[in-house]
Amino acid sequence: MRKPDLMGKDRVLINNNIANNNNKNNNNKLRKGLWSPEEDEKLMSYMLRNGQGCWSDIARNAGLQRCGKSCRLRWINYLRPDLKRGAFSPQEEELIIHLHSILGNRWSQIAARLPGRTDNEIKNFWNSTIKKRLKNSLQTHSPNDCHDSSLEPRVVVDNINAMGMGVGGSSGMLLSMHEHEMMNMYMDSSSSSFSSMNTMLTSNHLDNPFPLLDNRHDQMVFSLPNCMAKPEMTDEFDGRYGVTGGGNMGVEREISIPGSQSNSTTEENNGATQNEYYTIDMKNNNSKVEESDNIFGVGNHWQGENMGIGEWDLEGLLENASSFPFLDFQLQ
DNA sequence: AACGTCGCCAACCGCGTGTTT
DNA sequence: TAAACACGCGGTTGGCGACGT
Repeated sequence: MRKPDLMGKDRVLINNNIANNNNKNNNNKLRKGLWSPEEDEKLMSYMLRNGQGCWSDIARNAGLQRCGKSCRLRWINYLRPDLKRGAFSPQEEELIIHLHSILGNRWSQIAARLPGRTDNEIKNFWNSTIKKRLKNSLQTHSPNDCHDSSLEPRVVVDNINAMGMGVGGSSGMLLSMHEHEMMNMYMDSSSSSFSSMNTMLTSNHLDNPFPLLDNRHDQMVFSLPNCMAKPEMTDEFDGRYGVTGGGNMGVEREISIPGSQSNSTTEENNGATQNEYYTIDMKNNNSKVEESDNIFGVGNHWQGENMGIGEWDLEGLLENASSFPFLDFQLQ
């Protein structure tokens, strides 16, 4: 790709602060920019000889005028012997799409499940190739701004899990939504699926609001089973925040929370419309399950443990990735 | 041939978190 | 306990080659 720029003046950082911190005894010039073959060779041979350690020490001991951070990046993204070079296979591509639907932009976690691939590589691949491909795919099948729900494209989400919920759910659900909202959800590189979902579902879009969520206070609150069970969110939405029993379809729901009993209920509550809301703290990455009749009563009734998103049954889900239905864009 | 535009991707930056002093 | 340091992550930038005009 890019040829190393060996001597470009603008690529040599003279930064006394960094130099004072990282290179007290040596010179105070830290190179930036592309790595030369000589630098690669130095770092490679040092790493193979001594293994990983403190990166600033590595930078110094290997005789590199680089900061440790730069060395670490170069090693991880380029020099590591176990790296797989070359184009992504279709299988890898599918896996990336699938994992992204679960994990969002957590590239390092996605990379951890793709041997020989780096987070940077996957991130670049997603932002350039996959994103564009999905976009083209949707645009190809998109009628012009047609808001008749019977004519507009529908997106089949084979499983709630594919939407990053990490919750076992009914399969083959049909969600009717405008394509650009789906696009926002899956292609907003600046946000994870969660935040994209948040954006989409809290949108004040006049022609298709999804007022099922409350993202005030950096929280995302949603009634999973009810909103998801609705086959036609747009058409059936009753216009209020915190839709409750309206979506009662008797759908069994199961929320898997590590360290607690699996919570499986049905919507047959003798007429009661008590809902189980799932709350994600968008700022602190916390999630909880709460029961409330009033979705605005955020945080009133704690039912579940406070835990990070990463502590969901995500690992289990990912381990079973092979049985996971891929996100499937289909037209009907 | 010259110029402009676009896409890819290596590398940087800022921030959060964990560890050490 | 706080400060300093190291590491890792995700977002962003900018250079280069390819391609179009």
